[in-house]
Amino acid sequence: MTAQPDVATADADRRGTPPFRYTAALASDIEARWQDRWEAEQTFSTPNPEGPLSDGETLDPAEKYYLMDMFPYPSGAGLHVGHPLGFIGTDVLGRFMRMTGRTVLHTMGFDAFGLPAEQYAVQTGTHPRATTEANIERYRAQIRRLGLAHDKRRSVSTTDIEFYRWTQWIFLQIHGSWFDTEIGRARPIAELEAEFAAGTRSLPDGRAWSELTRPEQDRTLDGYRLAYLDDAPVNWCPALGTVLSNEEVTADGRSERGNFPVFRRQLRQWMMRITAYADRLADDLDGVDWPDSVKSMQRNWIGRSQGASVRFRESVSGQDIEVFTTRPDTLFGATYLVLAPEHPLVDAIVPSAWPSPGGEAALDGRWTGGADSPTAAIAGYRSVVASRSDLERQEARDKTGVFTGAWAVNPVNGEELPVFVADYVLMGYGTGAIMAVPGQDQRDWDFASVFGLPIRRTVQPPEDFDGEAYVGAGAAINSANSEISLNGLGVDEAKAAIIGWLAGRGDGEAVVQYKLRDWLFSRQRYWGEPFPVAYAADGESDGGPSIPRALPESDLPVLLPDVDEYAPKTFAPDDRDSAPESPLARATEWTSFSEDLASDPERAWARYVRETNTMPQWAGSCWYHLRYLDPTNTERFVDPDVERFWLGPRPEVFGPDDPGGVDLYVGGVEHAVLHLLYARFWQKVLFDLGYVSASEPFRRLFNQGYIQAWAYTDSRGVYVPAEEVVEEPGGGFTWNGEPVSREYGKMGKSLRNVVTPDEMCATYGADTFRLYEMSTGPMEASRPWSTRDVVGSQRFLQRVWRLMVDENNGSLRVADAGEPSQETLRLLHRTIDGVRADFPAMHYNTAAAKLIELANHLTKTYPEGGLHRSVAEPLVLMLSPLCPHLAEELWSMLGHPQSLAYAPFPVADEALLVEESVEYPIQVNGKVRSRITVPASASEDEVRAAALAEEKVVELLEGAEPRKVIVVPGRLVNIVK
RNA sequence: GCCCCCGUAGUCCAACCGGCAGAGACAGCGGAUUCAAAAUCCGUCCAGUGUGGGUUCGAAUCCCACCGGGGGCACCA
Repeated sequence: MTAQPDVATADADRRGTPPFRYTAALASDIEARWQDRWEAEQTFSTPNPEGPLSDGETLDPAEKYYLMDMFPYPSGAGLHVGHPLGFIGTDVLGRFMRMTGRTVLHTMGFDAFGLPAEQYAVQTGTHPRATTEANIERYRAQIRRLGLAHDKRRSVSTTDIEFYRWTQWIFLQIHGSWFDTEIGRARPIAELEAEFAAGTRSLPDGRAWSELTRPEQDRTLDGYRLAYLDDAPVNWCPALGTVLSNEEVTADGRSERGNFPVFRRQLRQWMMRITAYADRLADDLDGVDWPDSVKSMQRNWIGRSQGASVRFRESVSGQDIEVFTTRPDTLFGATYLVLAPEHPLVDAIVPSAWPSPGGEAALDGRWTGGADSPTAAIAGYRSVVASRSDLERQEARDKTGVFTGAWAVNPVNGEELPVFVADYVLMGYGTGAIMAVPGQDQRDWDFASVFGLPIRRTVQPPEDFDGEAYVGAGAAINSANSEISLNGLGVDEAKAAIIGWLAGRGDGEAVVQYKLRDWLFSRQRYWGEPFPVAYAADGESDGGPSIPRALPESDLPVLLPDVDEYAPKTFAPDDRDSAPESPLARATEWTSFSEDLASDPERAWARYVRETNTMPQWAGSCWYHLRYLDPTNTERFVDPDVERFWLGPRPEVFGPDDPGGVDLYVGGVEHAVLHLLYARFWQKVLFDLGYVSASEPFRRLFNQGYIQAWAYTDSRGVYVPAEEVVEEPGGGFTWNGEPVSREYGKMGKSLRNVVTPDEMCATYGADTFRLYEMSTGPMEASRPWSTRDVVGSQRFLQRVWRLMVDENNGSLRVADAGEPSQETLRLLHRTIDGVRADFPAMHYNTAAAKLIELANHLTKTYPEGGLHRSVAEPLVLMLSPLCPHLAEELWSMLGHPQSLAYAPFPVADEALLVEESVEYPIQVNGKVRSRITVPASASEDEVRAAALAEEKVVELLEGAEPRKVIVVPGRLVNIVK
């Protein structure tokens, strides 16, 4: 095969370049042909060990490699040059792995449910499916143009009916399970029901199972399920018309998408009991090969803290106030209690009148807020708190609060402590109540200062300590009663001692708290997976809240109905009292149906109404790594043997605690908490239920960097097209002669700095674009895009092409006879040795540099052509992961009819890596003063002798004996005078 | 405020376990080619590693402090 002259000649006529130069036109021609051929020959179809995707060959599990990118959301804007960075990186690795004998599974699907298509539907009436599928087609074309070696048979979209059918099925499994805290894993809910029925497990209220009515039984079981309905405080976003998960709300209380206000509201919503897995999600991070930053973000989000629960008895009402503290060792320093304003116990303990002045000192005006009664004070304070947004509450760190009029007894010393409400205590964490120890907690110190409360140190600060609250380590002081003394103990010892004492009296116990909340799993949207759930149309027989009934598997998939109006009802962004209304609720034909639900024999062929919420966008991405493995399976979401082959633990390679999972998962760090935490949770449920063998979805995670870009604004602050901006010789930038200012950030339409891979492929070809992206830095580094630098990669590929192909007639310039020089051979093998290490480490920038170095050497060595085949072929093979089309073309021209995709990657000849002689720099007192060249075989003593005999060294030593001579073999000699 | 990551030529980046600061690319400069230009090719200049200490025979690399940039968390008891 030779290059196609027609394209090249046309190019030559126009540009005056040789007809067979490696130009964008020639590259595009080569690339299109190889992309067609790979597709026609199914070059990158990866066999399964069995099933429909098997090719009948036996696969060696030791050689499998499952490589995955975080799949994209197919937006209407298409890809810009930043998006494919990770995709190309994984492709290079996959291609290298294939050439070293690995069976590589690599494909790409689409995370295709989501808001933009729905919002577009709201504006235009276009069905979200139409928009989504058009966008996916666009993405597929863009990705194909890059020459990525994907198994296209395995590509799935979360919106495919055959995909979301199994998303619904997994939901049913989660709904049909409960978490057995005794063994720390999920079990089928039927086993719990059987234990209740048999009496082997007692009900929380002590009644017998048979005494319960059917609705009572169902509600009891629902209280255990991993997917459950709850009237819980949720994040309600009126502007979006939907509720959001905690993870989707920013720290300043707004929606991550759209930045709208979010309000806390009590609403009945689907929840996932991810908190049951808090410990395993935290502990199992030790067993995965992930970046420390992501692990720490997840640990932080789970927020496990060890502490104690302590009960303080309220003096008048006799109510126990339970507080959570991580510092039970400071209990003797507690001088007041604080309840969150929303704490349910507040109303129970508030007396009708302020405590009589006879018994107490006259109440401080700061305590009462000037109110006549505690009830009025609390009502007043609550309304102030409620009127403040989360953001205001967060910004104003001044401590506010009010005395409840109640007093509670400290169990360690019988002291009566005043009980306050204050908004610095959050209802959502711990018990919503704290014991305040101003001496050891700065927040309590601040509050105590405002309200004139006593401060007592119970940990001895260092002598030079001049701060307020002391939170460091130290010996306990002022901490003793008639039964126990903590004085002199360190913090940890004191904690253990006091917890033991409290537990013995029944006043407290050790407790673990988590910041992690259950996952809010329903959204009031159209474009999402419908829940496979329905409710009795005529309500429950006991008149209680509706009981959700899982639909049988035979009802799956529950298809999204067509609707006239895609939008949920939205409201003014600050309309906190509005209530969600899902678009599916209006599809009355769809919502109402009759069925014989086996789960409820009393209601055969009753009328039901469907759940009208849909699942959040995260659902599909929780398990797509499983569907890639077995995308055509109609019986199961994944075949167990196929799953075990690709994802199963491999203790022989990764150690006895290997959880299994995808061998390498590459994506941006923005998914550190949301997607990765949810996917781990689903994986663990499926693992517990025995459907998968891997207890973690992603054994190794790698965060690629981002490609960012310069953007320019004119004097009015308006963005100007970045590609038209010119850099002035004296510094500064102008657009149409006007000075503009430069800023650095994301690539985006609004910043007018988007560069697309399509443009780059048209101007330079896909191989040049790939090489450029890979050579500008290591995979993990973020870096700026610079179109003008791309030409460097193209020049290199032109040199490689010119080394092997005559630019004037397209003929091969490679010599079959003769031998390359020793120098060339040594460089070749050094290059092989280097890139063999660089590719698997994803150091593509240094691999490219080594290949460029080799090509530059060869260009000088063979100015008239005649490059030896024994050098040309390894060079082509080494280049192929980065620039597969060009490499395939050259490989073919070199006489190989087969694709090089599975050709063996060159192996370095060790003998050629050893130099015959070594040049040693000689340092005197750490400064290089001279050099010697000795045979590589020289011993350390011989090197030392040669160094000391060197002319300049003798001169510098002036006859003195050196104090020390350090010889670093192969490196240098350092002489200390 | 706390935690994590990163600071090397004009720019993007190399430098393995502490051992000659430079592999590669862009830009710049000089040259070849050209009527000229573009394209291409050849050659070449450029920093002592953010700052200050310390350890060491020797520090970009290890330790401490500070400065700058990026990210995460944040009234979580």
